[in-house]
Amino acid sequence: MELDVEPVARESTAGIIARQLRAAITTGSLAPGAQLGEAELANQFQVSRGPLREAMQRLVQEGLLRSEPHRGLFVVDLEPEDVYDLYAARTAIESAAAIRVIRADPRPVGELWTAHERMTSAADREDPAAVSDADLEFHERLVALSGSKRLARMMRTLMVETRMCLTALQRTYADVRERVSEHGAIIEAIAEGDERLATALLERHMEDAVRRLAPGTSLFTSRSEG
Amino acid sequence: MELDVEPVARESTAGIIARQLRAAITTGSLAPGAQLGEAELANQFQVSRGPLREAMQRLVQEGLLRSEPHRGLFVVDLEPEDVYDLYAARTAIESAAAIRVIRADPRPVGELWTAHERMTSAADREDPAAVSDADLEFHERLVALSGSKRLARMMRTLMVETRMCLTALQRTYADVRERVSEHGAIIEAIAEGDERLATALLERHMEDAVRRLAPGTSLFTSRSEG
DNA sequence: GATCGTATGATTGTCAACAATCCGCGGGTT
DNA sequence: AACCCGCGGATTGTTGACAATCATACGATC
Repeated sequence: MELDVEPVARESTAGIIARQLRAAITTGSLAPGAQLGEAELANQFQVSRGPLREAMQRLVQEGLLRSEPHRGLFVVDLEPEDVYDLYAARTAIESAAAIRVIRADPRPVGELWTAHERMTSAADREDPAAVSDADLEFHERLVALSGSKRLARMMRTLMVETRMCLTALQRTYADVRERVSEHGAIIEAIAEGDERLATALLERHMEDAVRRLAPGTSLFTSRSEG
Repeated sequence: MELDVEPVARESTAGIIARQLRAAITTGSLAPGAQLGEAELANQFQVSRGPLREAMQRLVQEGLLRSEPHRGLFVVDLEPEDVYDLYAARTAIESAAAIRVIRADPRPVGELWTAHERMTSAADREDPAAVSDADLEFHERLVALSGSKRLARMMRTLMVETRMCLTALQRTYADVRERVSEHGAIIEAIAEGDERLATALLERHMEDAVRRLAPGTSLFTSRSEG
């Protein structure tokens, strides 16, 4: 009697609320710098302040919320400095993921191409929002395919912050065609097992993104300049 | 009137408790798989269950605790699979950190040599515990020097897990001299600005660590074998 | 008029009691 | 003997109330 079922009731209330808070931050309905009033939010979620506070502590740990004791919890606002820190962190995670994908046997590049096609078709439809979604979906998929729990967990937080950047700066960044082709090149490098090329392309891809978001600042600027 | 002071009372109760819990897990006084009884712990910390639960949620988010709703919170137990996932994640973070250190101007390698000397002297004294401490201290310092908030936050969690591995497997791993020289080579590569070499050495260093901890398993094994 | 002090309202932090769920044990049945 | 059922204790989840702290507005003083 070997049922392949997954445990029921596997998520705590704090986990559910945390997920929704994360979503609210992603969409921008909780804007950067905004304070999270406990009473109000508790009412919206229809729970008391206890579970809500537990959920918020999770986001504090993630770095999505900033705690000012006896004052309140606030959505972090991303300084220019954070933008490239964020993309540097993504470079670290995604490069490592790419390497793991390359070294897997067989290489699961199929799903990458699938995500890529979604992005291409969104670009053809000239649907900027869908392009951005497919874009991020691709990067998330890459990390998921690495099979690493830890990389995946870190990536989830970084994705929220990335979306924060995009909505905060009101840019579903431009140059659609360029980004599509960059993704394609990355997948090809992965498919061919060229670790050096894949990581180099990823790094360039990130630098381009930073340039598009915050002109002038670059990834890997020395701290003495920044 | 420009005082360079830091805000007072900057840490919440949940943060303090979380830090102590992390320490307890690090030292092994909270062993892998152990359940965290809320009543008992609350008594030890002399707080009520509320703040304690908030602190525990932080560790859940970190992946240091596993939540089974209505049953309790448990310290994660690291499966063999987790050991190399952990070291793969560390490779990702530390390689990225090394690159950032290399690209900084000036390259802050002094602190790395300092940490390295501490490890050397501990090795000369033949003090295994001190060697392990200095070892991890070196890796933590490397990431700190990268100047990346996000890499640093991720690293903190990974360090706790690393110590869990060491104490769980009762190994302050052997081959002291080899590890010391590996660190030295890494610092030299960083000092000379050789990114390829530095990351390659770091990766080999991690693979050696995994081999020492869990013989047979290797970093970057394909999922079809594992 | 500016600054300091104070009162007041609102919000966060903490707690202890209540509700819900789980675990273990004993009794009963087949 | 094996299994099911249900009860009691223990633990977790949730709640509302209370204490402490913070922000704001108002008035007093120099």
